Amino acid sequence: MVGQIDLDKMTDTPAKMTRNQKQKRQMILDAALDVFSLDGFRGTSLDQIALKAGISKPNLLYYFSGKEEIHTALLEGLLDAWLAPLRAMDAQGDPLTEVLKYLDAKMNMAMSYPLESRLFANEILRGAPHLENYLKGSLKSLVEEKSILLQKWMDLGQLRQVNPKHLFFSIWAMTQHYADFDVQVSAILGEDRESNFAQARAFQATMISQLLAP
Amino acid sequence: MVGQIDLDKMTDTPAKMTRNQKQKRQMILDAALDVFSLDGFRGTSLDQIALKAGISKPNLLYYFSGKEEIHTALLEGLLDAWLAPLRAMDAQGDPLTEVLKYLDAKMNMAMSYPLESRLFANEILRGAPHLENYLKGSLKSLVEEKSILLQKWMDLGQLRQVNPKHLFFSIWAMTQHYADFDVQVSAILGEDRESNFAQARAFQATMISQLLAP
DNA sequence: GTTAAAACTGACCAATTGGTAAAATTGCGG
DNA sequence: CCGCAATTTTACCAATTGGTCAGTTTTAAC
Repeated sequence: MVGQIDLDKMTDTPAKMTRNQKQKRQMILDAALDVFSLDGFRGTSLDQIALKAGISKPNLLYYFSGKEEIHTALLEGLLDAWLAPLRAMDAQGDPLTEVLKYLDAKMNMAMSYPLESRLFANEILRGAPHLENYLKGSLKSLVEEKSILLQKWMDLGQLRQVNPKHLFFSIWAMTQHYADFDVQVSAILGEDRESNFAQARAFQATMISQLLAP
Repeated sequence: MVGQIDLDKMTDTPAKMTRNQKQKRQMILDAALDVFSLDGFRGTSLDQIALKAGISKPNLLYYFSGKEEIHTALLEGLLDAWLAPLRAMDAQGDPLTEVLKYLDAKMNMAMSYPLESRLFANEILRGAPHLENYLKGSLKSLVEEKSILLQKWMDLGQLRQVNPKHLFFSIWAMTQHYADFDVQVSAILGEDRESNFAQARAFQATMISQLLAP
């Protein structure tokens, strides 16, 4: 996964973690992602995670202090990756192209990291207690920064005037829908995921282009 | 709530339910909605629901046979309402107007029924075991029917050619985002929900109009 | 007023849950 | 090989969970 968890940052002890510890922790996190992305924080038990990871529950608790730490480790491991595509939006680039590149990057993520997307969605649905700082901190300030950029482009007549923040919400909503609501999309379109994503990309690119071309 | 649960359909006994029973069941369902919409099926306990409803757990179980019945009753109570706006799309109407009316109706629902939207989202995230028939049944066939209608309008040159199903997904995604991800939207825009929705409506109407006007 | 039905409750049950502690096992360095 | 550290496991704990049951209270019907 992009934004592979930097495990060094997550240990409380001054000791450096061994390679085995890193691997074991990652293995636990992978198992945890499977479960948290389905049933959310409260609906996930440590036994479920341990079973999926193929280790005992106390063994799992040897590497993580508890359920909270596992969950927040997962979330923290993805936040930078989530913000990276928006950060990459380049003030020197062609405006429409930059927005379409962002859209494309978000679709790449939805396609490649559906579980992470659902983990995030589950956390938002429960009111985001573990994401409070992120939402009001780095996400908010980055959205503000890029909204100003978009507004500048619009003021220069390089993009049609729209509300930049709502543009971002619509991009997030549309792209993550294919990850989060995959069972709905598949039920309606069938299970050829590649084809579904390809169609979605084409549709969305048209939509954004029609909206923003001046 | 639109689509107020028809309680008569949900009793196993041949006996007609009294007015008090109807009220009590509704009260339980209201409490349950609060909890299920936050923590999903597995993350919700009967004790939580009972506490919120202000009754004992066995009393709650006097009216419903168990957790499953409460959850499915809630979901079933909203499915018709969820489909109604799409059903209302009128083949005799002006195409763009009909699509915009649908968009408007979906935003009305997102604004008025955020908990129901989150209940639905939670169920989808866990793979929708309680929505399987709905997704592959009435939803799928209605989407098929209305996609054919949209395609006909497009073939007549009354709307721009786009993929109708992906248009529906984008409308669902964008509108429900304001309900499902409300904590994110509020963190970024502030907590004036009416204003946020008003801006969103304007933005989306522009987006859909730009996309579909031939 | 009496009786039966409906509604409600406290106590209880087996299983599950997040976790702890001690014992056992494995790995590593000298 | 030995001693110690790291890792894993078994056993256990108090609390929670979805539910059951019997007793009590309230309501409805006559």
